[in-house]
Amino acid sequence: MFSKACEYGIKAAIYIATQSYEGNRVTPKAIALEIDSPKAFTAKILQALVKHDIVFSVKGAYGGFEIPKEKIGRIKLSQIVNAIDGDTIYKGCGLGLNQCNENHPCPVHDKFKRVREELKYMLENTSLEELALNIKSGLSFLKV
Amino acid sequence: MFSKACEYGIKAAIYIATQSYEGNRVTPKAIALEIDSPKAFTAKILQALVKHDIVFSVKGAYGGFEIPKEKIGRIKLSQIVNAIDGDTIYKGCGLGLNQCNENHPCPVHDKFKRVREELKYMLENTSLEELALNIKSGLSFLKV
DNA sequence: ATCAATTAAGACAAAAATATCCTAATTGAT
DNA sequence: ATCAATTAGGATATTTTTGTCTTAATTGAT
Repeated sequence: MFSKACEYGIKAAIYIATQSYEGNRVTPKAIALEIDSPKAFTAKILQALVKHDIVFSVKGAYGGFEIPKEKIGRIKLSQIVNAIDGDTIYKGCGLGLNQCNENHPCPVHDKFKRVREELKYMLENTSLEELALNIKSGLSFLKV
Repeated sequence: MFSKACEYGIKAAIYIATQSYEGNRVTPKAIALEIDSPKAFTAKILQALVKHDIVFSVKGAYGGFEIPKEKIGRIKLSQIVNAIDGDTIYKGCGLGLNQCNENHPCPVHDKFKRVREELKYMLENTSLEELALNIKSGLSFLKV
């Protein structure tokens, strides 16, 4: 469904959020450990999230990644997915046609419509906040 | 969502079905032309569909690929996707956890549930027949 | 001012997905 | 029996994704 990069990006953002609530910055090393991902690759993905103003970085000693508390509630899953995988997941044609719409639909256009809309709605209405709070309270898990 | 291989596989199966209704066998060359896909790669994917008894091949002169008319109605999209991409699309965890279920859910487990079930239902309840008939009647398109 | 810890960035490597090519085997028509 | 058309299968090539490594730049602490 999502690329590995996107999976790591989502999990990284969630972990950073949980730590930001505690006032802690985190390093790629800690993130990779916590979400069970390759460290250097994760660092690359963090750069993309920084470019898209989803996470914020502080260079130098005692630096690391963080998300200002007040922003966590306003960040939606869709923004993270968009920053890493783009919007093809809910905009592109299910069968890869360049042109696919009501007037010129691919064979599964109508069938896919509901699935895509469900996905789009879910991504646009799920906030980083709720995901992070569930992790903090042990209701969900970032690895294994 | 699907791999390129899977997209080609679905479109190829639909085209073969439309031709099988007319009693025609088709070659990879004709298929590739009709669905706008790389010929040799498409031929590879057809082999997978043959192995899974979804399409049938006849070697030699006047040979080609076909699907017995009476089978077209019983082939579901899910079988084609399964033959090529496997079942991770609606069985695997959205964030790639090895273990992800009600007792040990990933952060998006519940959110994804509906999307995955919608997708699963759609794939399992869409027959090759309806897709092929829509192509034949010009209601949907295999390329451009 | 120096040092150690850190992010940024780009080059490089490995693996997987996508795509091509060549040869062998099969088969209907002549 | 031969030929031409066709699928099967394996080797190879290309592209994309995933992953690693190295160096430069930044920065707080001392």
